[in-house]
Amino acid sequence: MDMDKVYDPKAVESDVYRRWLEAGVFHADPAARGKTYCIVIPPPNVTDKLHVGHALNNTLQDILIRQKRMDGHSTLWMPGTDHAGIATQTVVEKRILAEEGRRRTDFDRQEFVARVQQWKDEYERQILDQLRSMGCSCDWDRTRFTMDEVCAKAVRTAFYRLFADGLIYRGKRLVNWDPATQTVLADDEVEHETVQGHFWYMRYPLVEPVELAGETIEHVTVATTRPETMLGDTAVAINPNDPRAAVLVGRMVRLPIVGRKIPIIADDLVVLPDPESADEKARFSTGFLKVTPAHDPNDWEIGLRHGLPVVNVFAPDGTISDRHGWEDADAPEAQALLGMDRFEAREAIVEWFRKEDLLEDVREYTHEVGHSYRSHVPIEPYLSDQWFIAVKQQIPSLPEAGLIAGTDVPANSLAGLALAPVLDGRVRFTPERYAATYRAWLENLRDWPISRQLWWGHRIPIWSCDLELPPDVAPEPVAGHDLDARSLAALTRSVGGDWHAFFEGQGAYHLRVEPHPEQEGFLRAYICPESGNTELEARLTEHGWQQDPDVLDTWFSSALWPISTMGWPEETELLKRFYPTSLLCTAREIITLWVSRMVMFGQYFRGEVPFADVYIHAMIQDGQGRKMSKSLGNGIDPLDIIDSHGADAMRFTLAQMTTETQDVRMPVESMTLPDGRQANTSPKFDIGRNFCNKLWNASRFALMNLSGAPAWGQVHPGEEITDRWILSRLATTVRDVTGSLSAYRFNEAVNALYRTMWNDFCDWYLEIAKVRMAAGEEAPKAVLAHALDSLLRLLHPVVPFVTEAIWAQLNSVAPVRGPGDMQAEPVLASAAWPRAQSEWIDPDVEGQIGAIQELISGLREARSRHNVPAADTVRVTVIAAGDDAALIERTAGIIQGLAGVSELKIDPSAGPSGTDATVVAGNIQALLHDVIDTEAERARLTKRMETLQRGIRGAEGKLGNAGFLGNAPAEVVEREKQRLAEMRAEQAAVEESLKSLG
RNA sequence: GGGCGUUUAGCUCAGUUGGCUAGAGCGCUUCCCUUACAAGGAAGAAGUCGCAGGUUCGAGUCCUGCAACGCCCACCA
Repeated sequence: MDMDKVYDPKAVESDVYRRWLEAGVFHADPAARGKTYCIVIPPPNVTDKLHVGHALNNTLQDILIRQKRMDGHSTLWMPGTDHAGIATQTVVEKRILAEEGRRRTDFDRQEFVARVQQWKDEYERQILDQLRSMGCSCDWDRTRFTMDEVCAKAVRTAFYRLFADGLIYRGKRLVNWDPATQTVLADDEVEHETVQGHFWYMRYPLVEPVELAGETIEHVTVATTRPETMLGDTAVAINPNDPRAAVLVGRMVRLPIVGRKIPIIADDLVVLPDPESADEKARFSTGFLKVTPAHDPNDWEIGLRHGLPVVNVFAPDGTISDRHGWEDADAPEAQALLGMDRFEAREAIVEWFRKEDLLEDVREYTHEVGHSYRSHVPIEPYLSDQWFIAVKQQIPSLPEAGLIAGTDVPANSLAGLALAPVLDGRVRFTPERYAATYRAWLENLRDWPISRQLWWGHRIPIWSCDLELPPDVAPEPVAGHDLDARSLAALTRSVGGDWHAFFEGQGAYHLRVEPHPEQEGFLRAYICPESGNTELEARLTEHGWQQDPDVLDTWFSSALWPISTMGWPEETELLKRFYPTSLLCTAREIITLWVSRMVMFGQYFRGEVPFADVYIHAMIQDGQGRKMSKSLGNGIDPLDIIDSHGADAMRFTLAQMTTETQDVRMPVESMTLPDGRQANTSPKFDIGRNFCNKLWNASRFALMNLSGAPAWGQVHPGEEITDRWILSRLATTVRDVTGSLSAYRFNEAVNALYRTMWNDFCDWYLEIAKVRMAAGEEAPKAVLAHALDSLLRLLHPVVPFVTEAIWAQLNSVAPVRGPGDMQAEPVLASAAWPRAQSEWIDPDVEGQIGAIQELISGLREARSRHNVPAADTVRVTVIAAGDDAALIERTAGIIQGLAGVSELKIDPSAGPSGTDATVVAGNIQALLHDVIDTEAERARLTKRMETLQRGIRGAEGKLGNAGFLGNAPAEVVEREKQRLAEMRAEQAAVEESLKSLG
């Protein structure tokens, strides 16, 4: 045996990991028989290295994978990384700007993408190394990246199918526009932040004054939080139930600054003013709403209902512009605003109204404003052409199935495909409450905008071409074609010949021809080839077709992750064997963004849910409950913890913290690393480190006593009571840990392991073994070897490195050990998970040893209280008869050894004398003779007496209560009776002791 | 505005269908470098379980209300 006194993770981790790789234990073989267990990793973003949240996420996955692997499953843990479109492009742009002073637009597209690729290569390598350092048992041979060739093919195929099914469309919509990164964001990518803002009350003059209730009205007053959008106003709306509506609707208002004449219209969306209302909007409302269809989602709806013109006054970067749909910006006041940033323009416009005496009021207003989750600037609702996925549209290739009960979601829509499995239990969330989040989101889902104005990502596989309408062909249907005769003629012209022949032999494609969104007299054709075909693409380009410049939303490829990593659309062995996967383990922030979309796509493309279970783990916060972040400097780098404490220590602590709450706190402190660097850590990791060290040393001790002679032989609970006890405890632990893990109760499993290893095995069994051996007994080798063997197996999923290292030592000392005479497996990672030996579980023995433990603790406590020096021994008389006496007799040596007792007498009729301390442990009482400190003893006994009297009164009250006797379960009543009896007996003993003290 | 979570010892947290004389680790106090481990051992102190009501023989646990903190969702009049 060769083990240092202190466990040194650095000395074993890399070596152990290499042994696992050499043994190939992580590699999944689709041909292997038996049950399967599969987890697909939530691919970390290549934006940055992993933080402690990733460490938690991957630790939990590894624990489950390792346990199932040992439990005889054919396991696959699929690793990989995510290109994280907008996030990665943003960090790379930032870095290039900081380091080289160049912007993205200073590069051509290819050149820029190459730079992002470099970043990706660097961080992908780091991330995968980090996962290995943590001990993750991924199948590295199958490592994927969301933009690698395999995934790209899946993306192309998926897009093609959605497009062919008519689920992808081009639409003009108000989208969430991020003016800083200049791209559209999905609803989920918008973060709502509370902003201290204002309501500005602005007067819009009527073109002609109006008589209203005997007064002459010259203007209407609108209230807005966004004065700058007034440049795009195309109406003022009033609620039809407003008493002023009858007179005002149909009148015209002259829009200040611009001079545009706009109508007053009636729409019930407008909130009626009411200063007393509980509704904040009613209190702030003037009853008049400025309508800006281009810059507000509500107004867009109103605009659609009333056929209002749409005037967009912003450039994509959020500055005021007359080049994106604003045609009447001729007034000098309007011209002066051009080029201003939106917030600058806000100030300028408010100032203008103030000067013109049109600003009626300004009031403070706190409200939620959407911000970009990337750039953190306020989102601009912005009108643009984007690609969308229709999520509530019925899918033509699926049978009509009606609406999902209680929703407006068609069962055969994408949203329906995602929603149904959670309702019917095919997908189960742990903790269950997250199913509600998931459901609510899908039930209110709007179409998914999937185009992003970025360069880093999967480019949208659509080529388009503007086609001039042929003057002499009517749009008549053509037999056997989706397209009409006019579209066909236009297409034929665009490719300079028969378009049919043009595509001949080019594989599947889908073509769509629509009226041109902007130009009269033109059509626009979109074509989506099934998969990459550079020849076809080149020919299209030759004929003036252009590939869409945008890329797909990152979540599009993420949604395919469970199938793309397994080689879909090919019908691979991997897919057949491991899909659907067993579990998805992730944080709650991406339940909607990611989990729901994987279910959606898994169902749609594969006809099956991607996973049966979804486990949502807690988010780690710092000691003050704040998110860990770079800007706060409160983040913890897993590699630093591995450096200072070891990977196992980190894993142990993280798993022990994992309860079903939504947040866990981790106090952050500074530490100095071995190499002198300062880094963040948490005192929590000491728990894990201490645990590993304890295990290491307990193993050292066991191995010392095992070496030199064979340990083999059938292990079975023999005569020796403490051997039987530890075997019973171990069997119980096997059962409990297996159960806890299968219910994802990580902290319960880890705590059970902790108690068994530290308290049962170290504090009691090993200490008892020392006493037994000191008394000349031979080391209980078979039991010792078996106990260590079981502990290592049980602990391996949580602390794989240290257990594997000890396993090798155990194998060299005791290669054959029970149960059975089997040669132990060479690698623990692929050894068998222990079976719970339920016949070894022995409540009687556990109760007896429990009583002995209680007695020993009592004796120690009395010694300590009476300041008996540690080296001194004491004389003890145990007052016990019958079974108790027999038990004491059997374990006398142990009691003497562990409590420092030189003489142990058993006398059922002994009573305390003035120099005795009394110890009570359940039914058993003991006297510690010749203790001097009578005052301390009297104080303690008096205090104890009070506690007992309170307890007895309580128990008597319960037992004297007919309701309790009548309603409580018999066993509870019985337990109460027993307790009362014990307390009374102790009370008598204490009384007698007090008397003897005089 | 809607929803969810949390509130238990100085700190971080357990406490699964109500039966609790409320637990653990850290920290604190005392003693011990006992030949596995001082990253250790033995022992101890420490809690009207956020507040107010209710249900029940019995409430940390269930119900109602309130408060504080945090998170998620929601189209910025």
